[in-house]
Amino acid sequence: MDRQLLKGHLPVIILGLLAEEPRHGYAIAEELKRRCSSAFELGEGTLYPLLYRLEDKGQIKSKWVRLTNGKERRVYQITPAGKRTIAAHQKDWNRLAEAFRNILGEEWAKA
Amino acid sequence: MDRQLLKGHLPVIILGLLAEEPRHGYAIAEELKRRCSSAFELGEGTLYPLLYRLEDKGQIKSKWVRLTNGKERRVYQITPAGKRTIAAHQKDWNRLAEAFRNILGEEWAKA
DNA sequence: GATACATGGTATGTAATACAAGGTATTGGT
DNA sequence: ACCAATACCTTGTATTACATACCATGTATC
Repeated sequence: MDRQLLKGHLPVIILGLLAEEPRHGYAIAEELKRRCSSAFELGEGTLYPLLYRLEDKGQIKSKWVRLTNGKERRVYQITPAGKRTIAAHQKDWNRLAEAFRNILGEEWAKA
Repeated sequence: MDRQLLKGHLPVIILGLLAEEPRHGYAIAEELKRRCSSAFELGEGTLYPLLYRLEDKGQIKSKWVRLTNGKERRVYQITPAGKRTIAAHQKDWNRLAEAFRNILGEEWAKA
């Protein structure tokens, strides 16, 4: 699909995954592949910068977690601000959908 | 609303308006204001470059039309490729919506 | 000893939109 | 006759998100 369409929507997909439970980067990528591969997949070079941006904006926070085997990985979790962002996005989505219905007709975006 | 969300969707809004009937730039702007102002408005500096891009890609074509008063204005109309783009976008939109439902739950994006 | 997976990172480019400004021509009000 | 508003088109620069491609490291597996 046209990647341009993802702009602005992609962060919310990530936030949605983190709203379910805290996850580290690789787990996010895997989960995305499992659940959305038909729509899109993300390279690491897309995912990590995205996570940094989200953290910069305070919508997620991360901490390094030491595993039993001594390895570390970075686990992200959503913040209240992140949850508000999801809600706001939902509103925007509906406004967009309404604009499309206005212009392309009622039949549009039924399924 | 977050303008990032419009990326990739905006051209389709324009194409939709031109699918109704050929229009010149200003008329497009007016119609948009009338029908979508709650969602967004476009400055001319956003609209015209958008039209140029669409024409470059062959999704619309334009011609100068001389009015009775001797003035000229540029009228755009959609091409078959443009119509195909609308249809493709519709598919992408539904895929996106499905991804959100997958992740944010069935309740999402109902209206 | 090669290959794959798990996990995190950076650097650079591209393309869509935002914003700001400028320009001409007509119309209408005072 | 003048000013303001509206109709209409154009250009240039900045922002920003995402794509692409690449690197590093360790561990399991064949």
